Amino acid sequence: MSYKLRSICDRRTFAALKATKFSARRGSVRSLFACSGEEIGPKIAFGVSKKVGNSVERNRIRRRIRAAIVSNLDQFAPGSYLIIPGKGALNASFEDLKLDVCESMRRSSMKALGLESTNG
RNA sequence: UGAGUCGGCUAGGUGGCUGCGGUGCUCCAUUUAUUGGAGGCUGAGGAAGGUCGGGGCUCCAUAGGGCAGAGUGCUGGCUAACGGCCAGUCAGGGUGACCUGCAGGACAGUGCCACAGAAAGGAAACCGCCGAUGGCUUUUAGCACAGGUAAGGGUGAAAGGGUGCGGCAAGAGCGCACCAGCAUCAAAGGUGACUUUGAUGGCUUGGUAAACCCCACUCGGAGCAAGGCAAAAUUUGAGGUGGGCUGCCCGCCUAAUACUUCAUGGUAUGCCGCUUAGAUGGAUAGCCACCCAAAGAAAAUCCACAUUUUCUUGGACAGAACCCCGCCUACAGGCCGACUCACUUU
RNA sequence: UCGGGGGUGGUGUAAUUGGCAACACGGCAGGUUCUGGCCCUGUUAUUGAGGGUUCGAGUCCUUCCCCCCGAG
Repeated sequence: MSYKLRSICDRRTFAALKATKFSARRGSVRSLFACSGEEIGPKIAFGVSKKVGNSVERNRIRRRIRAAIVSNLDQFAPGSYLIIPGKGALNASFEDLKLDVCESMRRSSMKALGLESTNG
């Protein structure tokens, strides 16, 4: 493993994620992407609403998604990701959840990178 | 055997692979005081929850006393403190084990008691009863006028003790007996709330204080986003470098522009507060296998119950956030102990 | 971490000091009409949930659930 997965702890990055247009959805998982060009690898944050469940269920969803991301970390482009799971993420099987998370993250980052390449 | 009551305990376990937080521990590397890696150690609950009560801790306020406001409210003890706990008293519920109770004061005062009912509080005559006494008439009687009357009817959640005998025109604690209840006094038991017994008294003025209130006791306010330390940018102030008066120094003037030092203040941000779990976008996990609980289906023994085998599903409530003591609320299943009632057998 | 307000038919609001849960717009059914509208009649509620005080709770007390607002 070349480097560790980091979480976002910067207010400015969250503001950028709030304003971003690069979002994608697959299954019950939605992900947002923002990129300032300074990131070495992917950084993540979670937005788990209280409507999803109580604190035990919310924690469980977050842990499973984190495990899914860690298991194939090399796929993702460097940048900041905000992952917003829905209610289905709790009872989905681990393979399905992994697919949903990775696909949605990959697609949101591809949108951004594709846009940058057409511009410049 | 069945149905219950009370108290206590537990809150799945083992292994493998891949990972995470903390670390005043050890080693290595890097920079010189930080970062990274490896190892060791360690890493959620009985309620961590709700944030209802109290305390520690921190800052602010504070001569002393009172008013106002808020809270508590049977007795004794425990506690740092509490609206908590333990034991008891009383009241209510249950056949019983046992359970429940914000359980002071309604002769200090004020308010309210809808509808119904005559009357809802120091009473009252609607129906009824009587009409002794007085009155009238057709005078051993009648009228029901004055008036007497709370026994009976009816209303209501509630109608100012109950039963019986006497008494009376009819009645009435009007008189008496017993019972209930109140007040005072005395004795006995108890630390006390209170209980028991006896005597005396007048025959005895509802309910509501989770209505205002009275009485007794308690209470300064805010909360870890408390609070403290360091400290960009910006602000303000004081200098230095600069330009001019002169060739130089001192001195004076200038500051439109630029650089820079110190102080000011304490924002962004970081750290401390902070913990034998100690995060700060929040770690304590993900996946797999087996075992023990549990549920469902099928087959066999089989009237059924029950037992065995196989397969499938698959773990109650719920996640620390400064720390304690309580309360309240949520909770599948299992285990242990004490006790009660009913039935059966001996 | 604190403080304040609220929950009433399907929707929006009332209900004085505890005393018959009211109004409007809807929905449904019926009537009127050749048909529809207007109109008329009826119906549509365990006052967020549980427990208590009281003769009697939308109202008073208490424990939960949900929503909204404010302060740092």
